[in-house]
Amino acid sequence: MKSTESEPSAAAPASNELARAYQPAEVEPRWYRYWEERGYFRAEDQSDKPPYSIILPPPNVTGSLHLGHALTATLEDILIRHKRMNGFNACWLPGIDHAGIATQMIVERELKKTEKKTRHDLGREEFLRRVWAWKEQYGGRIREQHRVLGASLDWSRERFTMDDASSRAVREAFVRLYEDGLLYRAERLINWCPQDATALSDLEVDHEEGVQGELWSFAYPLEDGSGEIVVATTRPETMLGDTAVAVHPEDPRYIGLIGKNVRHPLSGRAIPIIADAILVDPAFGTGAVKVTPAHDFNDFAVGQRHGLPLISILNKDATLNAQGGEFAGMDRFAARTAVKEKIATFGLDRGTQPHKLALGRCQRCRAVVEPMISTQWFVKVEPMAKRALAAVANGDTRFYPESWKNTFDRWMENLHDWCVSRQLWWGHQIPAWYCGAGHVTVARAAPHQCGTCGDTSLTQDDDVLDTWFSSSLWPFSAFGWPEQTASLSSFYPNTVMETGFDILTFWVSRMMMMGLHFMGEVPFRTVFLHAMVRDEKGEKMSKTKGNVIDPLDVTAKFGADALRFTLASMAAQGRDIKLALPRVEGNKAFANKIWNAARFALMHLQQHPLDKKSSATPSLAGRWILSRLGRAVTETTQALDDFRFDQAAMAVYQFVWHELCDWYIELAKPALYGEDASVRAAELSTLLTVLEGALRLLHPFMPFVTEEIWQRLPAWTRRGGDSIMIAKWPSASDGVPDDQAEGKMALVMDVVGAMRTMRSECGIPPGKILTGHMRGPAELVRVVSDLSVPVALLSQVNVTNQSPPGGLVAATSVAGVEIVVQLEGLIDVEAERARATKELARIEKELEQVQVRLGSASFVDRAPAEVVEKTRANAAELAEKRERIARHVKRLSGGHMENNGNGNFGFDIPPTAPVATELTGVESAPVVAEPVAPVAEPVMEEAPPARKPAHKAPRAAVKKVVATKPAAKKKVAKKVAKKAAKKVAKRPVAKKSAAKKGAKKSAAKKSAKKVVAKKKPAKKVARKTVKKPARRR
RNA sequence: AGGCGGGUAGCUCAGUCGGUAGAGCAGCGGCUUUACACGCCGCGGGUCGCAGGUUCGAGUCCUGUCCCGCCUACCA
Repeated sequence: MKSTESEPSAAAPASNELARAYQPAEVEPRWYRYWEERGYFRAEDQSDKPPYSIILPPPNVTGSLHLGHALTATLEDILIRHKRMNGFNACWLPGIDHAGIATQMIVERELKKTEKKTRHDLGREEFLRRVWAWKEQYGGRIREQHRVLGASLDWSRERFTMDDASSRAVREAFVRLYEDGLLYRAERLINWCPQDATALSDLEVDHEEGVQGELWSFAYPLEDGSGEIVVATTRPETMLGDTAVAVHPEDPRYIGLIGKNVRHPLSGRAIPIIADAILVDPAFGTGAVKVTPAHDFNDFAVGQRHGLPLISILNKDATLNAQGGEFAGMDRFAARTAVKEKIATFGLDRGTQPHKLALGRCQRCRAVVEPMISTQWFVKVEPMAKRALAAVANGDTRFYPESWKNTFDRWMENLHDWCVSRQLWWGHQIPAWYCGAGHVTVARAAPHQCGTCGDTSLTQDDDVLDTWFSSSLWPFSAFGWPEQTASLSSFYPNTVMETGFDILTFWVSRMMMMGLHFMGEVPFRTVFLHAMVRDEKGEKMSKTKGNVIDPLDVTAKFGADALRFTLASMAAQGRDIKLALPRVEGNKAFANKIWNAARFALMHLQQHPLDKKSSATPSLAGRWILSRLGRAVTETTQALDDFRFDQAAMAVYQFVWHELCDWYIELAKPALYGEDASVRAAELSTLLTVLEGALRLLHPFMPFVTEEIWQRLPAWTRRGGDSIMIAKWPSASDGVPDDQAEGKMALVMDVVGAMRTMRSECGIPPGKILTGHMRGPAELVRVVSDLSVPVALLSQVNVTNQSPPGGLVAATSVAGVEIVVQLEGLIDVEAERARATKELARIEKELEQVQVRLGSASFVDRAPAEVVEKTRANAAELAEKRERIARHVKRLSGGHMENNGNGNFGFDIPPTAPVATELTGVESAPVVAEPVAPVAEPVMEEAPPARKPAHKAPRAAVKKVVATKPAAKKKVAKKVAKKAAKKVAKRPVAKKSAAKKGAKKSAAKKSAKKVVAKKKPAKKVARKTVKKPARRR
């Protein structure tokens, strides 16, 4: 557009013409480069601006963008862009996680495939070199993918969890925890993955429910030969490690056996029969349990209680060790069968039965996890967990949605010590050294001698730390800890931690503990946990199911803006996000919508250049849309502050589409296309102003299309800014609250809506311009007639206050204004009579209900006066309505339909002198409204009764207006009527019928009627009534 | 088994303080209206899982119950 004053920006397309439809693929890549090159993503280490920090949950280096990442990136980018525009020193720190097991597995797999080697063939050093090489080559795809989404991450701060600084932080943390007595090495029963040959934390074990297995029973013969005791197990092979048989201390069947021994049929060992009330449920199985402390967590606890020996029967690859005797060397599953067969040969098999069990599987490789006795490093969590709980309890960190606090609390209250050592190569090697005597020396750097005995031949612990260990330090290590950096003091505690609820336990809880321990302060003020993204059927996306949606496919097809907006608008709290592509498509249409609104504005600007904001008072529509903008800003801002992304997105959507586009632009057209230059300039000025504000409001959600348009706006609307992403977040002052304009517009919208309904339902051809005759209090009439041209444009009905014609007319009334339209010859009298008769019946029924309520002393006495008053007003209105319709029906039935001037639907409309020519178009003089005989309508004060605008207009604002306008009272009552009618209709007495259906909607919602077109089926006819404007709450 | 979340229009979901349910999509009808057919206008569609209770009034609060999902712990 030549009229824009701005320099063509670097990122602007060569052409100034806007494509007829928005093309995200053409636009999006340009702007990301522009922003990044100009450094808009960068946060300052020190700033006068208040800090606002979020660390991106570091994606695995092996990862590529899935919808969970896309959701995370979208929500965090919305927060960050919002706060950045709002004057914060917004820091969004990207990072990548080394993902120990996952990465090592991938490289090992590749090694096997391409070179047929294992990591052991290469040796540790060479293998790690390969992993780093792999990391350099492939790890980081996700970085580019975040750019596609428009994520405004401060790439200058990007970190990797195994970079030097991170390694320093990990060593520092490890040493300090050790020194503080919060880290120890011990032999414990841990989860072991035989496939990956490493220990796992409790959290890394997935429990697969309902696996079909079998419960096998066998007999242990008593040592003294006096009998046997039958036990049941799902793991026969572990009997080789049995060191007791447990029964319930009060079980009469076994009470005499407690203290006796059984003879192990395979090993020949004597095994005690012990009593344990915790382990044994006498009602289950035989009531006797074999106890294998070295291979079962419950049994381990029993062993501790009773001082039982531990007999480990498995090697690290889950084959049986020497303790397995004749089964040594067999795989655990082969041994299972073999043991059963062997026992059977002794005649001790007591049968099997099908049994469902839960299997612990390795989160990474799905192998069945084996509880094993092993020496590992553990973090003692209890003291830290207590601090974390206290910090949450006193509000230092708050959870959104709040309910996650409970989950957090219960988790923290039941934490076991955290096994942090892993038998892997890829990761932070544990900074512990052992001397020949087995003493441990823990140090930040390789020590020269043993801290205990001075031995100089030291070897470092082979193991590495759990990946989550380094992640737990991320909120401060990513900002340079243990160095006291400026960014650390600026951005710690982080303002918000935003992540999926599934890693609350893995990550959030551990960051809380570590942050409090090392920084003395919570790691973040707020935790917002988002839901999981699922497919449209609610199924978890997985490669095996083949229902994975690749976000990049979506952005390629619909644009990143559309995907972002969809994710945000579906991110309602406490619910899974079921992503359906049609929704994304719909939001692409939304981008296109605002694009075209901009095209419209820029087209007019090109034709009539405007170099500064008009100083003229905006039109009524202009004042209205400015007021609505202000409300949209307030609503959106509040929603974002509450992490209600869905509400925020919908508030913007509603404003842009249904208010700005559907109403304001239409209402502005007469002025914009008109001949009056000053009127035109004022309207265009308003349009551009509102559009610019709307773009800023939408920007965090749809950064690309908003920037593209914004850059094309004239400099005076943008205050000369270089990018919308660093423009000021709109405030309420961007819109001018104007209750009066809103009230008047509500009336106009109602009138237009009523006319549209009438026209549509009477089947009046759209091209045919009708003349609507208004009647009502002068001020009300004037509001509409002043806008008669736009009203005509919106509804194709000219509005005059001429004398209503005689003959058959349709009439509708809204907000105290009645509009009568001549329909002689256009409709079917008989059909209208039938419809009106039904309507009359409905209203009478409705009125009856309300009167019953009012007749109840308990209601009148106990309900608030206000409610009672509303109900009374409603009753009065219903009564009035009933009279009108009754008269209308009477006339329709009476055959006095000739031009007697009274066939007008029961409205006694006195003839008034024609005071204006019929409006026929743009050049018509405004109608001067002539007050007519006052009906029982309230006189308008500030504004006419607000109501829900004919369609889709926001309710919130309307509600407010209502609350302050006495004139609204009567209308408010209608809502009560509507509800009452609904209730009536719901009663089982009234079976579904056309009449009842009609009653639900029309009697309640509609205050006036209109005539129906002929040839409509009766049932349908029954529902046709003019929309009652009184919908509001 | 315990904990948490959910069950509202055909679908996906809102619904704040208890005042008598509403968006998007889908559907139906109409529209070559000069920003947009990725559009415009109109319309239909609900026993708010079920049963009780509290209340003048319940989608909303209480009790019970049935389904679905997740988390945690699991019966060897």
